[in-house]
Amino acid sequence: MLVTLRLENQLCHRFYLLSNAFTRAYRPLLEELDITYPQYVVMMALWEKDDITVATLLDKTGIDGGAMSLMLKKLVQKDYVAIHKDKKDARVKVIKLTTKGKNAKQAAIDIPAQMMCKLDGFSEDEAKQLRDLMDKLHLCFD
Amino acid sequence: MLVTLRLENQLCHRFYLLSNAFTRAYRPLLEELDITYPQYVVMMALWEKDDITVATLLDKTGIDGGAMSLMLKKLVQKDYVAIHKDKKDARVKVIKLTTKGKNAKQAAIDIPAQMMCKLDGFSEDEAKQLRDLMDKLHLCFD
DNA sequence: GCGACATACTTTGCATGCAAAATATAAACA
DNA sequence: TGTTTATATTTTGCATGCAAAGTATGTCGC
Repeated sequence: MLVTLRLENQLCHRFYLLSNAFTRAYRPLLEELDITYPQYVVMMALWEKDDITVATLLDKTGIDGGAMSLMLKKLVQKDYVAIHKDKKDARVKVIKLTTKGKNAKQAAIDIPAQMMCKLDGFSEDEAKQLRDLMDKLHLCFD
Repeated sequence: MLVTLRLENQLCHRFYLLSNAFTRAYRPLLEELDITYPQYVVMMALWEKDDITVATLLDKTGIDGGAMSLMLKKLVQKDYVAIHKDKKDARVKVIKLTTKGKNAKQAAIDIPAQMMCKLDGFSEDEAKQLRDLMDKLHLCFD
């Protein structure tokens, strides 16, 4: 199996390009909510289930711990979330959506469909193949 | 076609996770060269063909222009590249590999194979499917 | 109950990525 | 030629991502 140094042959560069492309593509869709793509990931995780610890949020989102600390502060400033201390364990912080944070889900509900529109020409079947392959690849990184 | 807000259903989040995972996985392989993953992308592009303009390099790598300016300065500091002014057009800068930069290719030649080793369990066939699907998806972002 | 070790988060320093503004220089055009 | 417009690259301000160090608090074992 030939493995060359050519950029064109590498999976990593494609991930690099597409990950950045998604972040840029989301920006206009998230402008109304005044949040960045990583912040949107945090909000999605919380819309699925809030009242969770920082550690759980890190686990679900795969976001860097240091970045999460800052992002949560900003989401508090924007009044999307509130940070509470766990009564049983003083080390633990629990993140909850505020009323504004919960309501924001309605404003965001159409975002996935809008993104799909941008991906015109990419079928649902292909998307599923891609998801499956990426999930398998992801298992290699542990 | 149902499109939900769940993190688990989104392609974008998988790209986010895998792109970051690759960057982390490359770090130890690039330690010897003392470069970051984006810098490695620049070097790969130059190993394929150097003596090219900044604009061409931006086009081949898909790296942000602002970041490229800083990265090239750092690669100059590391004595991997040299920046020359184009004689015909004073706006243009041409990037060339230094002797050290050219020689570094030999030290890097095994990196792709080492990365493939980390991806144990992911077949060449699956990698090709993934590349093809990603290339198709990339066409949606223009 | 105290000290060593483990956890949960936060902070820090460096390197991008993004968008927009700023520079410098060319090319086009009246 | 002087002016407008386009192009090439850099700079700037903000938001991560990464690794490592730091802080505070729990838990364990003797």
